[in-house]
Amino acid sequence: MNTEKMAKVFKALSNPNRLELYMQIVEKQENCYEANCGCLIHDIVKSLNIGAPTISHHLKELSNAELIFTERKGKYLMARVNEDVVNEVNKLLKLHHIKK
Amino acid sequence: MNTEKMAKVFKALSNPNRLELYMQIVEKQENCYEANCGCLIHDIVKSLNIGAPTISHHLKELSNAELIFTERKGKYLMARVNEDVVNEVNKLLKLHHIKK
DNA sequence: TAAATAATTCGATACTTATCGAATTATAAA
DNA sequence: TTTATAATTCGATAAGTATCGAATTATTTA
Repeated sequence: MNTEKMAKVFKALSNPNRLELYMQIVEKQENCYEANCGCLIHDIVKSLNIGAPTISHHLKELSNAELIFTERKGKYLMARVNEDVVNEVNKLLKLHHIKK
Repeated sequence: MNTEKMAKVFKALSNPNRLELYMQIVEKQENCYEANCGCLIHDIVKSLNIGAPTISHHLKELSNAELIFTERKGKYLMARVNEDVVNEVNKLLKLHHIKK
């Protein structure tokens, strides 16, 4: 992944509310052990104190950065983390000279 | 580290030129095996095609996010990575349910 | 001390964006 | 088919910011 694209990923995580949204999607997904398990956006909306239009906007930003996938499940929207991108970010940020 | 602060870190990495700057600081530091080794900013300025005022601005952003420390060495400015913060970012981004 | 180099500060500009309310669309429930 | 709920789109606004050139400060070198 090139610098330009990586910067987009970081930008997607650079707003506190959007980061919180992303982390809740991660958390919901981690606490679920079924295959293809995702996170229903509606459950999150209530816990963040920003309006639905803003949530929608933030979700699009996360999608554009390819940090998440979204899929409509009837009345609801489901989000899943794009694990490949997260792993790439981790790789880039890792400091190699540190022995931990 | 709370969400607010973490978002500031991501914001600091969200501009392509600033990310490139940060990565060069990391790289210089990783290729040096002396203790307290850092990176001379002047060497980087030439390789990025943005002006000195902008570099100065970006360095301050990285410092404010505590991603780097800077120290004046006579005529030059030296930068070092704040390893603690980078490690915290890595911890937050890690996906725990993935067995790799 | 005078000239040169590295970096910062300042002021301005063009661009982006987080957020909202209102209106609209999509789907489900009555 | 009407009503209710979830989500999106639209238009507007306020705030932030990347970048520059010019001027300034800090430090070294001649």
